[in-house]
Amino acid sequence: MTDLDGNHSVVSIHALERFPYYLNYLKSLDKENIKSISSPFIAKALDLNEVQVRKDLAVLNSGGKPKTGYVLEKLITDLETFLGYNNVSEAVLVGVGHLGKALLSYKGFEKYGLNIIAGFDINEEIVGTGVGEKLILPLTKMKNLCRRMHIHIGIITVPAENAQDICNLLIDSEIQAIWNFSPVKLTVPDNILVRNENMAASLAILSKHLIEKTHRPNSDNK
Amino acid sequence: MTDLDGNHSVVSIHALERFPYYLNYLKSLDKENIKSISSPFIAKALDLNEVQVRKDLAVLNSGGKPKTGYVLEKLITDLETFLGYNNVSEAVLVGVGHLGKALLSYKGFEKYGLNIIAGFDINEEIVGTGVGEKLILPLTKMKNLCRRMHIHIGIITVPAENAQDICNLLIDSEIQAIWNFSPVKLTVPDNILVRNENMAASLAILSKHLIEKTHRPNSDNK
DNA sequence: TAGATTGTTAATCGATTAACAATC
DNA sequence: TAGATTGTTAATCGATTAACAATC
Repeated sequence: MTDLDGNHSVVSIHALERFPYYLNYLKSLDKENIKSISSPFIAKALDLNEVQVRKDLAVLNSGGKPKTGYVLEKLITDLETFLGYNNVSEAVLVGVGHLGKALLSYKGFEKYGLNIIAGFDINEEIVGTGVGEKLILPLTKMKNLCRRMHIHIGIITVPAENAQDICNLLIDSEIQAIWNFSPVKLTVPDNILVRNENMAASLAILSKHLIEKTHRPNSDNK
Repeated sequence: MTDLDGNHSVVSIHALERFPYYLNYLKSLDKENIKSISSPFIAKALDLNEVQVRKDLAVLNSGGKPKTGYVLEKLITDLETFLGYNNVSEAVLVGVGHLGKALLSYKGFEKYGLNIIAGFDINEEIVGTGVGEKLILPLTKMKNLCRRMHIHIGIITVPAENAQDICNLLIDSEIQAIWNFSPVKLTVPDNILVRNENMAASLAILSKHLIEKTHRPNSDNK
């Protein structure tokens, strides 16, 4: 996997993965009119180590104070800025099957700063139709559109067999980051970031848990 | 997060996450009529360390041989068995919004051994209708149905505010594993496994990458 | 002030990788 | 046999956690 920024990024991927949980939790506190919060409190709520929380939050420079903790509102703003939710990024999606359609019509991405501007597919029967408010365009138009509109994110929801080809096409379209929903290890140049949404792994982990539970019944009932 | 099986599971989550990539790659080789494969070869293709590959595959007891490597077909079968793709697990999904609808209609889960049998929602307007071939039922019927049918997996696609309540309801319905698509750290008993599909984190990571690229242009162009 | 809390340095833990003997 | 490859033990690396001085 490509490193986040080559060298001096101080935030690990693991830390970055925790940030949305912090943000979501802090927002829920904000609704209850709480003004400040301490790291042990956050740690307790999210089942983390309090030092880890402080270390994570330290990168935001939100300046916690001994005795009182962090100012909730500042922490929320800083997290949103840091995570880039304030910048809107535009993306294209390739592969308008069931999953592709789902992501195209999902409104939830907007609040995280992602705007999918169109879907692309080779299937001529669906080209020209729309999903939600998003248009489905032929794959042949992708390169031109991405370059012209300076789109930087590509979402891959094609079958495994075609994933690498589509990936290459996206890179040729000057995409800089790829969100990959296929269970394929993509080969990309160093400067392209790939984030794998490994649903197959998730299912495997769930399934494994159930198998082990069935085979060794009651072994972990307290 | 709940440990996979409490104590003597030898496979780490990280290793488990790599398995779907092995499986997918090996299947692509199988199509090309290749009969056996070595760990250095797999490592090269998936950009991993060869020792890591051997260590991962060792848990399958597929018995690689010096000089020739592993028998491809056996490796594939063993991986599928290990990952539980041969067991079909049944699941219910709660929260039939855009994302929920998408997952309900997605056919891709079947080949990973997951069968979503129905969707549940509180919105009376959509209750009674269907998505794909899946029925949408009122939340009030969930507990009874899950218990009667011995459903073991619950998928959460409700908004963050409701995620914990739904989680509690699922546990009360005797669900044993939860696939959580909300950006919420769920609180569950030790024997319940939660797998978070952290889309918010993925977006944050993509976004962060783009921001850093913009701010320090050409710093990582080779 | 006394005590809670931060931020940082050092120790620990777990996972990855290197080294190597065994073996086909 | 010679060489490629496995499987395992030891070293390294990175992330988490514990210990603690600084501070409000």
